Amino acid sequence: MHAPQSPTKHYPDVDPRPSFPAIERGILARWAAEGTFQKSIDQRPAGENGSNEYIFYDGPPFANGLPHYGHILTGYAKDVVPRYFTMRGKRVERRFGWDCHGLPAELESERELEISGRQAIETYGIDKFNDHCRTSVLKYAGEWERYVTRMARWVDFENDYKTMDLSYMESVMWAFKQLYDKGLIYEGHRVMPYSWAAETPLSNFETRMDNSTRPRQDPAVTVMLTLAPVDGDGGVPHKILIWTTTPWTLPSNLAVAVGPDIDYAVLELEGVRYVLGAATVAKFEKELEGATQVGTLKGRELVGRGYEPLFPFFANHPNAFRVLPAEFVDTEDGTGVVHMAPGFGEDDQLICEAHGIDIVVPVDDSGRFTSEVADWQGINVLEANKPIIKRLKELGVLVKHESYVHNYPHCWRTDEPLIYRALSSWYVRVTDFRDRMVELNQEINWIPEHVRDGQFGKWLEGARDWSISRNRFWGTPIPIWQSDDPTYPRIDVYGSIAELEADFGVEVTDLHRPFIDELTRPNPDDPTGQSTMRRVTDVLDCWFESGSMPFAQVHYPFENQEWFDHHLPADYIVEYIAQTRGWFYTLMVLGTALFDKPPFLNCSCHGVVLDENGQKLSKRLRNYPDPEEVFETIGADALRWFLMSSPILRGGDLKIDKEGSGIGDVVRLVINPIWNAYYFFTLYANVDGVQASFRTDSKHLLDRYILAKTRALVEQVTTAMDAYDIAGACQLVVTYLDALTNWYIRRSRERFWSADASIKQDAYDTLYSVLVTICKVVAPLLPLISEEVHAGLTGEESVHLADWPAFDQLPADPALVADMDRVRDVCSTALALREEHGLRTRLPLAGVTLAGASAAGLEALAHLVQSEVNVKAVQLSEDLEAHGQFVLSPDRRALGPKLGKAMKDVLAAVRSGDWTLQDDGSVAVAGYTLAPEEFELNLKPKEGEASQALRTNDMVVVLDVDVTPELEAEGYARDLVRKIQSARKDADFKVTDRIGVAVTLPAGCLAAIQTHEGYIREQVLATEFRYGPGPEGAHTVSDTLAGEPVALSVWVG
RNA sequence: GGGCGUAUAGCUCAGUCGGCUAGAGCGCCGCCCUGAUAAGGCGGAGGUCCCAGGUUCGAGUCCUGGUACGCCCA
Repeated sequence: MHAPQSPTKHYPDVDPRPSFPAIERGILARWAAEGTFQKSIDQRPAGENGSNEYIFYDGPPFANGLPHYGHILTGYAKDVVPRYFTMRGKRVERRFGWDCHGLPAELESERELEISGRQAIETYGIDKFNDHCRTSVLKYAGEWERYVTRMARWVDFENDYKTMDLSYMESVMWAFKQLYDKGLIYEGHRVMPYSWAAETPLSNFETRMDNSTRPRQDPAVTVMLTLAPVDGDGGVPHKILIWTTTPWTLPSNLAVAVGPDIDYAVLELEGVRYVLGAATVAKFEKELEGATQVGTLKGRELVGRGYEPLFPFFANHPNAFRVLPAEFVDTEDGTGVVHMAPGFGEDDQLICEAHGIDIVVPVDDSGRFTSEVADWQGINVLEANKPIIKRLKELGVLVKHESYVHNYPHCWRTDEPLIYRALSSWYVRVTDFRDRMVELNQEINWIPEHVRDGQFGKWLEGARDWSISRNRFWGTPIPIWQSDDPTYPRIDVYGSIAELEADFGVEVTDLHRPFIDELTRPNPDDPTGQSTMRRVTDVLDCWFESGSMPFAQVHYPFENQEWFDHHLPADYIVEYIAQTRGWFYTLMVLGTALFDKPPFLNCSCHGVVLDENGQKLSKRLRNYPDPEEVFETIGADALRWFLMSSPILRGGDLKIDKEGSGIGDVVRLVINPIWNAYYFFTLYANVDGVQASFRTDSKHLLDRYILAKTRALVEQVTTAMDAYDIAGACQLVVTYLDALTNWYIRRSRERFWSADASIKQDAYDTLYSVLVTICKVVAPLLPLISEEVHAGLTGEESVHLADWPAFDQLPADPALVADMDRVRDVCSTALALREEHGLRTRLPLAGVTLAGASAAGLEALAHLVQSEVNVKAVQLSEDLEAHGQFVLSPDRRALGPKLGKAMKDVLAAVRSGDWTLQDDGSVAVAGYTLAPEEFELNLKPKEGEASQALRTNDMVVVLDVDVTPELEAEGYARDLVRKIQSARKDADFKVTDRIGVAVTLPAGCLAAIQTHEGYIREQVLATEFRYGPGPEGAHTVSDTLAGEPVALSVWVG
């Protein structure tokens, strides 16, 4: 190294141990000030009809709380992919979206307003209630923006979309009308958990709240029905036994169901035959005492038989009172024959519907029998159980009456037991275009792939009609107006504000309830003028709204028609795997029904973030590190890399520990190596006043190696990112960084302080070019750190405004890369031999021999082995047999199919060494001849030498372990150099300081050190070298050399 | 109960079309190296590839049946 001649610095002074969070905040501030995000979009043209756009849809989150790791994970993926495609030259617009409507918002408002239930809301006032929802729903929006911005996710918050916007809701209305006009909307009934006490249906979510499902004691009754006589009954009356824990549903019984493959016993007692599940007979030992079994029937043999209605209320109901087949029937509880009341059970409804039996619901909103069941009219159904059982007894049909304790859902508000009850609901006729969805799904690239035909594909195949109405307040109202007099029926469906204004003659500025409910008009089809058109009171399922996001976010078709034409489908969406039932599905339903297109082309489904024990993250348990704390202590890029490099984006789960140690490891293993390479470059470039330029034509072997290796990296990362394999891209970068820092830079170090300006410039230019390229490659994965390094190197505004590196600007040289990686393998092996023979690396050895067929090809790289292994000479030898013996290794993949069972004999002979190489290059073994392409000859090291084969088995490394006195002396010299360098560092000298050295040596080493004094002085930059004690004030340390004590002093000379 | 997924070193995970002695990173221990790197190199300990059958010359890999866990649905 030469002394710097008043150098000009071209690069910033880089802190070797910086605070990455502080760097990140600096970059974020600069982005905000310079509008870098917007520039990254603006500088990419959309192309003709959007041909150069990459379409990203942001799934709207519901902001009723702070973002958790799931959102953060999704957010990172939503940033990495658009950044990558932006660098690839695409225009990638990103708008943030908010899911505003729905039950979570209503429940939150109920809590805040301290009101509970539908009636309470109506009393409070729907207008005031919805006003509250409107303001509370975006309460956390600011926090969301803070998190999202801090994690370096680029997304447009100013131009966001909200599902409660007037324009958004109008587009949703339009979509509904489209479906209606296509005949895809109908009114039906749906059995739902229903709280009669709160007079409201509950969502599944609500039935699972807290401890609302808990044990309850109910009556369980077994009742017999009289089967209609058929031929083969022998004139004997047949009774079939059914069992239920809800006797109040028996008046609504319309059918019974049996399992087609279940065995049913026929028992006879006193001239009557009883039919029940064969496996359940024992339960009725007492009731059927004395009966004898006279036959067995399969369920399918009972199917189709009629029976007498138990009660007269619905005796003339069409298609009712028959035995139906149902797969879900079992013999666990009851009799193996299931009572069906389709108004009060979902299974019952499905089975009956399939057999043309309409439902009956003789129970009003408050859970009391209606006039249809006159005997108990006005009585709460649960209270009616007792009198009904009494009646069954009187009718002589009650076989058994027990009590039964089971887990039963309760209303979380009123604590009363729920009932299941059919309610009117509006449906999308998904079954009509289900097959088309299945077809379109095949055009979608799912990550991971199995989702396409697995979780999502199966769900599509089994799709049922979608119940889209909710008997609630805060949502997009269903735009259907009905006549309030069935005598003059009429239905109007509206698809725009203009249509509403035309018919109702008012200006519409809000589509929410209750304003829209006030729009009424006389029924035009009613000549009497008495009836009125009124809106059905339901609102839409909020999933209908989020599924409308592709068009509703731009108020299509009222605006942006041309834009929308080329913004469907999306190129990319990403959410967690459960959205196969949620957003992915509703996008698919609406995309298919409205546009006959798949709504997205690539879809990442990620897994779930868990704590270190595999438990769900829980706010209450606080079993995870606070994200904002991670941002500020470790860094947002580290967290990004931690999440993006894990298998979680391939659908797996990810455990995150409370201390965030996995995140800290990222800094150590990924960010530090990049940073240190940057630090190394700027440190010496500044010392030397060197300015590097982007050049990839250095002829130096190490330069060519790292340039070719970088090209391979760019190619491989491009392939991985194009396949949305983000974790794979991360892995490629890590492997590459090892070669960069621990081989290229380490082995190139001396060139950076070479006296030869052109050697030096080549090294600087190459390292610079490689680092600039790396910044671009990792820009999507470490957007903040890469920005800092890129800015320090190039002074350019942003790495995110740069193009993705073109690999053809880097030289390709796969042979060199392979040879170099082989040399690294040789060094590892040689160092292992040193270890094995107790020869420290600083002790030079006479030589190493590399014997192998391809040895000659390593000639140009031999000097690297020489310095890395610290030997005087490297011999390359093709004389394999001097150093090793051949081992036959047959190509099993090729020979297996050819030899079949004989493989075993051949392999046995190979193992015992029982084979011969023939003159024509083939091998004779166990009576077979192997052609040259059917085997390889590998090398095994010879006994008695310090030798070892490479892992590839085609080269043997032989180390000369003979230590001469000369070598030993040189070893001591190097030991001393090391100790002086250590002392320099301890004394905090600058790397360029010239120093004085004084040593007090053991007698045995003195001659050795004197011989090599020149070398030592050169290595440690010593202008003065004394034997004996150092001057006053020098930094002095005691150590040992050759096992003897040694004192050494250093001072700045 | 059904569907989908997962199961490989103490931990986190690779393992392609069935083919050679099952790998990597982290952690631990020892040695080495250090003119950027809280780094690096080498070695060691650590494996019933969840279990049982089957197909095959050959199975971590394919098939069948289980078990455990996760997610979704009932």
